[in-house]
Amino acid sequence: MAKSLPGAAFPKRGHDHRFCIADALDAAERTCRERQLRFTPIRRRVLEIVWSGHGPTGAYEILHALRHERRAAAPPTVYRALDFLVENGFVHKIESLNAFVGCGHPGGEAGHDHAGQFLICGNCRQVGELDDPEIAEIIARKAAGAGFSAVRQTIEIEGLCRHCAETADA
Amino acid sequence: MAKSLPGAAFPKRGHDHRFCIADALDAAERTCRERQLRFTPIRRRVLEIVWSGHGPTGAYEILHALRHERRAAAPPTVYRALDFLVENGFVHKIESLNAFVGCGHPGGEAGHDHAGQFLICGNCRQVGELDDPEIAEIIARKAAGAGFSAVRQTIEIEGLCRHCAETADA
DNA sequence: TTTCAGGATGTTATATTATTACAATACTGT
DNA sequence: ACAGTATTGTAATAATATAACATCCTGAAA
Repeated sequence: MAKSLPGAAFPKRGHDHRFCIADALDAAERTCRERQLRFTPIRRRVLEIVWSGHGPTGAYEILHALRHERRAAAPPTVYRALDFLVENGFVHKIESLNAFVGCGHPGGEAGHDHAGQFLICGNCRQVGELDDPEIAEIIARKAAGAGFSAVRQTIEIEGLCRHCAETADA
Repeated sequence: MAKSLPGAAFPKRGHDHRFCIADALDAAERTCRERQLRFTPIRRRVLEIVWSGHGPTGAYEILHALRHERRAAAPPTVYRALDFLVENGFVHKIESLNAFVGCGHPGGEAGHDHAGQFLICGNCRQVGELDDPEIAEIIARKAAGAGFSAVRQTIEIEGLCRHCAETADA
C-alpha cells in the first residue's frame, strides 16, 4: 500500500489514504504559517472532512460531519471555512456538482486559488486533478483568438476512471 | 447593424439581436421537426426567454418572465422545458453560474447536448461559445493519459471580452 | 370515431445549496 | 489593559432544484 504518487492525476485504488489527509493538513498548516493566515480548528477540521475521501463533498455533508463535534455549527460556519480554503488553494469547488474536493497540488508557487482540470468518475465518484499547464495555455490562447482575456478557467471532465472502465460496471 | 457572424465566438456589440432570436427559434423548430420532438409553446417560449440576451439567465428569472403570460407556471414548468432544451442542444447550462444560455451552434450534426467552451465576461456578463474541437481533443487526450475516458466536458472561462478589456471598465 | 398509451403540463410540497445581517467572542499588536 | 480586526455564533431567509401525483392533450391503433 504505497501512498499516492505526487503528480498522479487519479487516486490509486488501495492507497493509504491517511497519508493524503496528513499531507494535505501539513501542507495547509505550513502554507498558512508562511502567509500568516490563521489555520483555525474549524478550518482545519473542514479541510480534514473534505479530505476524508477523494470524492466531492457537499457543504451540508461537511456541516453534518462537523456537527458531531461542534453543535453550534451552521451553514455559515461551513461556507466561511470553505471560502477560506478555496481562496487559498487548499480546496476546489466542483461547479458541476456544487461540491468540494481537496486540492491535490496545494501550495504550488503562486498558490492562490489556482486552476486545475478535474476528472470526475461517474461510476465511483472519485475525483482526480490534472493541473496541466498545456491545457490552460491552449484554452487561454483560443480565448485570446476570440478577443477574450481569460482570468479563470473551470474545467470539469466527467467520464470513467481506469478502474471503473476496466471492470465495466457502469 | 449586421447579424452576428456564424462562428463568431463572442456576440458583437450592436448586432441586431432579433436575428439571433429568430435564428435560434427557427433552428429549434426545424430540428424538432426532423427528430419528431414536440416543440410546444412552453418550450418555445422558454427558449425565446433564454435568447432574450446573450447573458446567462437563471431558471427563476425565466419563470418570472414566463408568468407574465402563463400564470400557472411553476418551477417544474421551467426546469422541464430547460431539460428538454439542454438535452437537445438548444440551450447550455453554465454550471459555474447555475444559469442558462442559448446555444450558438445548435443542430450541429449529432446535435444532442454537444459540448462547448464558454467565455463569460465578468464585466458585461455576456457569454460567447467557442466549440473548438482542438480543445476538446487535447483534454480528452490528456485525460486518457491519466487512464480516464472522458464522456462530458464542462469548460467555462471567465475573463473580459474585447470590448470590456478595451474600455477598461472592470 | 373511440380508445388508449405516453408524453406534457398542472399543482403542491419539499429538498438542497447558499447568503444576509447582526451579535458575540477571540486574537494581534501596542 | 486596550483598540482594532478577524473569526465565530445565531437566526432568518434567499436562491436553486426536485419529488410526487393529478390532469390533460395528442397521436396512433382498433
